[in-house]
Amino acid sequence: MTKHNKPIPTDRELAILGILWELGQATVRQVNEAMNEDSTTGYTTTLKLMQIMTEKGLLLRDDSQFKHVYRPAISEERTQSQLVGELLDKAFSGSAEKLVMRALSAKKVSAKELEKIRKMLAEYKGLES
Amino acid sequence: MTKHNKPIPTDRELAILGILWELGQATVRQVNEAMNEDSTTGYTTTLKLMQIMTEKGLLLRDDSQFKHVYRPAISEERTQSQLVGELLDKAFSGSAEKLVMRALSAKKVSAKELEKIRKMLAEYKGLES
DNA sequence: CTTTTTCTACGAAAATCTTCGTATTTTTTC
DNA sequence: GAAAAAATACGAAGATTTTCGTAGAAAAAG
Repeated sequence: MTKHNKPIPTDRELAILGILWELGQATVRQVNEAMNEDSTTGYTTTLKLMQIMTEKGLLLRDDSQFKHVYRPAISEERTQSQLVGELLDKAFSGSAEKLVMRALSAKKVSAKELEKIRKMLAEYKGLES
Repeated sequence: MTKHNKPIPTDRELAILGILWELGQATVRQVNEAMNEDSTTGYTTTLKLMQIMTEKGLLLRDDSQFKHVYRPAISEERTQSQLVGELLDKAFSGSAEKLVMRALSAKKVSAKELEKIRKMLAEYKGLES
């Protein structure tokens, strides 16, 4: 057994994962450049993080070439669910209803998006309880 | 001017705030005992955290008595909105719709709660798109 | 080839968050 | 009152996360 259960990513790790979910796969250079559109992160900083993430099992690395190519080892969906679940516990006593309310007020949700949410909810089948 | 833009609380700070939001106000002892229903935290650890939180402007302290009495300086609602907003940015590219979806799947939402959410959404007025 | 650039490996500093030990003061108990 | 118990103040250790500098290997440029 190597290292087992994949931890929830930290903030910086999440930033990297976001880029990789979008690109599918990328080199450190590509990730670093995408990161630097917002803030400024040193190349070796990004490299180190991605190495650590690979060790943790958050990324997969193809090192058959000199420039290693990385891709996500965890899905965006699952990660989002984990993060929401965590937030639900930490700050909402598990109440999804409150969280939904806050989500709408935290961000100014457009009427159009609101309609999509309503539709999605209408179709959503509650888990057979 | 002292310091005062109130930062988003850290995880442990959030645990303390949760207790204080519930109790309204409390001494360090009371908070520490409430914390220890779940995990185990040393008394001075809780004390120190609450002192720091007071400095940060997250708590208010009445120290007119020997046993200081603390209460929240920030509202649960506002904090929840901040946290959701943060998560929206970090992991959902700002899409409230996706977050709502994940909130439903992360937690097994009962049919009853689902109904409440639908109702709440039906009444919610979105902004002009 | 030789030089320069690009990349990975690695260790460790820096920053943040969490925990706790010790000293001191105040209150309570006997 | 004196001893014991309970509270605050403070500094610093631990743990985790983030950042970066340096060294050496591989590739690209000249």
